[in-house]
Amino acid sequence: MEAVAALKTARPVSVLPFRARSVLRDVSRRAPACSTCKLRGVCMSVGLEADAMTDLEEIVTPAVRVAKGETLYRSGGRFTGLYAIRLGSFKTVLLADDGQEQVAGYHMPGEILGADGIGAGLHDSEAVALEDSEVCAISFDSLQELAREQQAVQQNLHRILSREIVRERKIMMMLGTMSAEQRLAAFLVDLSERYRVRGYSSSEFVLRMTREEIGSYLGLKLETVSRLLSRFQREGLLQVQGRVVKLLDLTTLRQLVEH
Amino acid sequence: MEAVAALKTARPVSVLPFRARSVLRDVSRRAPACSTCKLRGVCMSVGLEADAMTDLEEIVTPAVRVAKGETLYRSGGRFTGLYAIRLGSFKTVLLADDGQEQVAGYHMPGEILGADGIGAGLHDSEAVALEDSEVCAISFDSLQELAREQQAVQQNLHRILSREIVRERKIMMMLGTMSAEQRLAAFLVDLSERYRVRGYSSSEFVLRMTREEIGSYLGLKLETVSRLLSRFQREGLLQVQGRVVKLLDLTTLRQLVEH
DNA sequence: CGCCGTCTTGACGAATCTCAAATAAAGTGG
DNA sequence: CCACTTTATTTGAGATTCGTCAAGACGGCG
Repeated sequence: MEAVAALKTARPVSVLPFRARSVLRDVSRRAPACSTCKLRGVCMSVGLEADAMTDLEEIVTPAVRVAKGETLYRSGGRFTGLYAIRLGSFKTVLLADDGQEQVAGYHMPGEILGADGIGAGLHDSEAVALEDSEVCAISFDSLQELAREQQAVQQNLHRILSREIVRERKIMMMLGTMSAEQRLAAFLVDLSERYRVRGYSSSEFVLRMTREEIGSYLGLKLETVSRLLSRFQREGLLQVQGRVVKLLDLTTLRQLVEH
Repeated sequence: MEAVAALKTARPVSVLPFRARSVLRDVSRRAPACSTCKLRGVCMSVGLEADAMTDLEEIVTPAVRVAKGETLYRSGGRFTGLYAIRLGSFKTVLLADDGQEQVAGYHMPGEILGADGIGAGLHDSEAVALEDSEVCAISFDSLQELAREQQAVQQNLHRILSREIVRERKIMMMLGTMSAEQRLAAFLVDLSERYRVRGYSSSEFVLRMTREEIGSYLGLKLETVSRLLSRFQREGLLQVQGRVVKLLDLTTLRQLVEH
């Protein structure tokens, strides 16, 4: 199954840098500025003064389209900059030497992808669009330059990197200490909360990942995920219809997580 | 057991900020500069020109002592800066709302602690010395200021934050996809490698953590860790004598990790 | 020397995985 | 738009891994 998924998006390695660059060059039809972006409360531009905002806009390639299934960057590919999700959603996937895969995260508008590449200059994960999406690309060299001039930009960058560290720690905690039931509950509660913050329904949403991808993220097999969803439904905690989920008892789900 | 460990280091919450600050103020008996530090190849000072090095030295409080069992910072405590380990070792521990603990990492000289606090201004983990140790404290406000002036410092900071992200992803991968056997092998190989890089023996070293702490880090129970160590010994992969470990067959251990 | 925390080992049980088969949903070419 | 193929999901039965409980050994420290 993993193998098949890999085939679908596989390209010769030598072509990767080209592809990456071609995405960045993709001409933006519209020029939506950060200052008018709905996501400026969540994104890199939080709390910037007008002049810093203008500077930021200058180094951002706005609204690059990424089709469902397309890869924004690949494991081992050269790091050039960060990507702010403008629309849609992505998964980030880790690849072990032996080909083993693990979903490291599921990402929504306003979130920043690609920070894993800063340290080594190479990405150590890949980001795949789970639906037709749009990102803003931010050249990292330019961003570092701007961060030296604009303190607010510097702070936002540090905040973003630090929050990624904290986010991953929560996942570590989940994988290290929780039962399958708790992990799935935590996953659903987390999604619910993140949809709520973004102004979407916190009780009804579409899972963009397969059961297998959810399982990979939670350190479980797809059968376990499926069984648990069925059980949660039987217990009246939620309703599932394929990928459409309706959370009926968020309180109990939250309690499950707290053990 | 967790409860007992907690008691040993417990202090009233109100005292925490004071304690944290008192550690920072601890007068340094010697004034060992970054430029002469043996760790300058691993630490914040990597690749700095002479002038940047001098600037960095000015904002670092060098060689603060932390006794075994002491806490460098606590979960929920105010974030003031980063700490570079100069000597000794630390564990970082995550605390869930329900009191559940999980060891997030085991840290050696040259590594930087505390980055989890940048985003929220509060630490979300605690760092405890596993033996008598020394750290250099770096005020984050000053560091940000310096990063705006010295590009090399800025890059080092970003590199450190990004590497922490990558480090945690490896742990996620371990917890999400590996068997108990693989996790322990990976743990030992990782330690071995990190000792090697620092000029210590890569085949013989002392575990500073209890079996329970190792288990917590690996998402396993202490009995499982103990059993696996015994089995590895029986199979001739290593020798264990309490906390002293001698790796006899690093090749096979590495193969175990690769599945 | 004796205590306490740590570690080892065994027996048993529960949670989760594996394998397998049936069903449902999604994608594809005519 | 339909028939067909592929992929995703559900569910069951049995196997396996790891956790739980319990008892005893070890080892450092007062």
